[in-house]
Amino acid sequence: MISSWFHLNPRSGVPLYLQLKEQVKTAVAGGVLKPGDRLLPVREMADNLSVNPNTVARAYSELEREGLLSSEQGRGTFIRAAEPLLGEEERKIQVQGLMDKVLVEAFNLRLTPEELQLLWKQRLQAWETRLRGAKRGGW
Amino acid sequence: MISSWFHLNPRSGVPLYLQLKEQVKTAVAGGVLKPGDRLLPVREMADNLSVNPNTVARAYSELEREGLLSSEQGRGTFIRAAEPLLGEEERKIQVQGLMDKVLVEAFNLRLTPEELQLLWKQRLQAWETRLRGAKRGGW
DNA sequence: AAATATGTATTAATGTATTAATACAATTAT
DNA sequence: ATAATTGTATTAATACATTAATACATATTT
Repeated sequence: MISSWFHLNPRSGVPLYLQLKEQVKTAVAGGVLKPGDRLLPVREMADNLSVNPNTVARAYSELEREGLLSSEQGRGTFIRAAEPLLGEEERKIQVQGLMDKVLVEAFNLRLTPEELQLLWKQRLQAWETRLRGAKRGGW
Repeated sequence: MISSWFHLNPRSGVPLYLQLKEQVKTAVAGGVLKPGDRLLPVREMADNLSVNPNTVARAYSELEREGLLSSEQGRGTFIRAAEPLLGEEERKIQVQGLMDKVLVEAFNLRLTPEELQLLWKQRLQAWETRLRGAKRGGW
């Protein structure tokens, strides 16, 4: 059962709906959840995670607004297969903004460009590996 | 006057103290502010930004806790020159975490590893260029 | 020594975010 | 058709974050 991979920590300081959002996003980005896959119904997921159904509903609806999920009343909630909502250029700008934040943090931590470059290479490779594994149904 | 580069937007949704923190961090990472440089006193900075002195004090003290600034009662607040608070390994782990968040977002935006790699290269180069400029007193 | 400049601490006012309780709407299954 | 399943909307309770008001402590300057 897919949902059992999610678990929330009510004392982490991070809002429950955000924890769920991030876990879904990570699962999709990592290929654990694939386009067309169905998520548990809000109530079932809520039971599963021991939270109020609205908390799950909020996570789902925000992810839908972001283009990751597609919810249909009466039918269920699914991983969206269609094209991203944002255009190519906007998406790149968004990612660049995130990268710049990483760079600011990294330079303030006194990492050198060389160290940074090495770390990046490693992380990117780790994800590529994971993605290849997921395509073969690794999980 | 250094502080005039900062300006806050009270209606942006982002807390004032966070806006200031980020701007200081960006200035330091970009070489605009260098170790030993003095920031405006809390009251003066507050006047300048039209916020309560406590708001500035909070930004300063959090940045001090993070190792970026050094505040001394009666003397002022300065860009810290000493070694980072965290050890090499911890700093790398922190940066890796940030990189992973970028990767999750990017893959969910359907960027390919190749596109990602290109963007990264561009952003890193942009920062390296800026840093070289700052060392020659470019601003 | 006194005055000034500066960072720090305490408390309170206010707004916002988070979560929950509950009812509603649409689709599907019987 | 009816019941069951599922997502959606509204409202409210609560907690937390943000900012401000004010007083205090330490260093520097005169």
